[in-house]
Amino acid sequence: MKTGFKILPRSFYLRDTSQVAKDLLGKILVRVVHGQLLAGIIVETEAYKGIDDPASHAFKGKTPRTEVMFGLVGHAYIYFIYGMHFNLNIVAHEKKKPSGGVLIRAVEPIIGIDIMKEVRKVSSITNISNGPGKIGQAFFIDRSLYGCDVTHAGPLFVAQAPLDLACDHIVEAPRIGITRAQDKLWRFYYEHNPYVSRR
DNA sequence: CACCCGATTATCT
DNA sequence: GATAATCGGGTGT
Repeated sequence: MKTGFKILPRSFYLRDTSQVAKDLLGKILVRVVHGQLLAGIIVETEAYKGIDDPASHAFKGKTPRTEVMFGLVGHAYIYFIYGMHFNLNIVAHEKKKPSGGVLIRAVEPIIGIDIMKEVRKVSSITNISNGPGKIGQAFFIDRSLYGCDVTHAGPLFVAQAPLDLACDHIVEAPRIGITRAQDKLWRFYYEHNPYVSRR
């Protein structure tokens, strides 16, 4: 498949999970499904630091559910939550750490907007993917993508932005929806960005 | 705008 | 049996 995107290499994900979470802001999330191209700019992420982090699904060690979190970085960790939502993470951690991942919390839609509006049943572009469960629906994320390698062209990957968006100010805040380790400022998002969730 | 709550199921206790 | 890295619709201010 030829998409023209410059895909981020695996080495990008073999770094501190918080650093990767910050650096993923401004990058492009790309999904190819049903012969359609869907893409958006990542504008909000959260870092989950595996066995070092009580809020991480990997905190209590490897289970069938969290298996990919302990595998090679640059793969998708997808989980089903609240009986209805699929959330997307990308495995990322330092070489010396066994696990860790970045939750993709919000995306600014750029390609396939009409399709995503339709599947989401919304009219406002800012309501398409401003939340992890909404991304799951808009980007057709499901179990079939569990463990998907996002460092190669395929059904799901992450690419470098065509323009430098690094000038936007990044806010560091407590993570959303967790009960433990609420003191950690491991949620990252672009300040004043209308596509960020819970503003 | 704030708060409350139901939906719906995998996972763990 | 309880909880969960959520969302959307309802009610009240």
